[in-house]
Amino acid sequence: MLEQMAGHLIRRLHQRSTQVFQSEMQKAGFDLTPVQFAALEVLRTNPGIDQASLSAMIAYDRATIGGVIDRLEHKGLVERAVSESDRRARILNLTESGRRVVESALPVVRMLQTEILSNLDDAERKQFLAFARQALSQELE
Amino acid sequence: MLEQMAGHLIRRLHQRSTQVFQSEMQKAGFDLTPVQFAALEVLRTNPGIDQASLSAMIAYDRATIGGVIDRLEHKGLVERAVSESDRRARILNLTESGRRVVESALPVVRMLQTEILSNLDDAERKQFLAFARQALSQELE
DNA sequence: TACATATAATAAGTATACATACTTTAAATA
DNA sequence: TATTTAAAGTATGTATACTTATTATATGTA
Repeated sequence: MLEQMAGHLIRRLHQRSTQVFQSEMQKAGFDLTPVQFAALEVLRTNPGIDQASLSAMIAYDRATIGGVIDRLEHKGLVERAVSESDRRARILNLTESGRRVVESALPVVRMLQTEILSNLDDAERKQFLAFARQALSQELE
Repeated sequence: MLEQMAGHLIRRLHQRSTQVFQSEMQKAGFDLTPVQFAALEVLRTNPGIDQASLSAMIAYDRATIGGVIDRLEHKGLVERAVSESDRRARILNLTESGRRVVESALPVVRMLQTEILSNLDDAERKQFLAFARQALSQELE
């Protein structure tokens, strides 16, 4: 019954995805959640953006990102500064440690993506991901 | 970059899934989260199970289910009683109100499943869900 | 039967996730 | 320029989600 429902299957996939992420990352010696990694990776390629831009880019709301950045700042991976041009905004940048961590984590994160869908072969996985992107075409725009 | 990653796409799908669920259910006049509905639906077809069995059936850990049942009990949809045969266990049953709510919510929940994947046509959606089940074959068994 | 082990549930702690309200600051406009 | 409106971030509250520890109760075994 539930097993037939898209919502249930998607939730189970998400659950598997985060479990694989956590266990593979821990195995590789990293203490990062999926959101924390996503934030660091976006800051690596977009240094100096503010929290609102970051949350738009990875599709989290502002309140959630505020907490994520709190924890990354506390770990010494991100620095937060009041914007000169807009004193409401907080400008974000990786610290040196933050840069080292994302750069070394990136290959591990790339690897673990196929592990999430390890029951699909290469062609099936590509097809599945193409369907996923199509399902999200509005959101990903 | 992130958009290429399975984990990111799956998270976005999950996000869309819960958003569609919340908005469609609210539109239909129901105040139920996806987990709460899943719990009620399993209790409808498996009355009298305990919390551990329920959490195994919908793949949540016991701690999470404890809180979910708290809220359903508070809404008057579920009753919790100490098991006669095992006094550690809590036997769960729908109340009359709980039964009415699941039964009337079920068609709405069925409908909204296709809305979650509305950018896929029927054949694509079937194929996508088949891949999802295959990806989860170990977990679902 | 006594003891070790295992299980059901709860408690406590961390981290998403989102809605709503509030404060501060910018931008638009009358 | 004064006022309205909007945007950035924080605070608060609710609901997952999971980990580890604790308590109560069963069960397996010496």
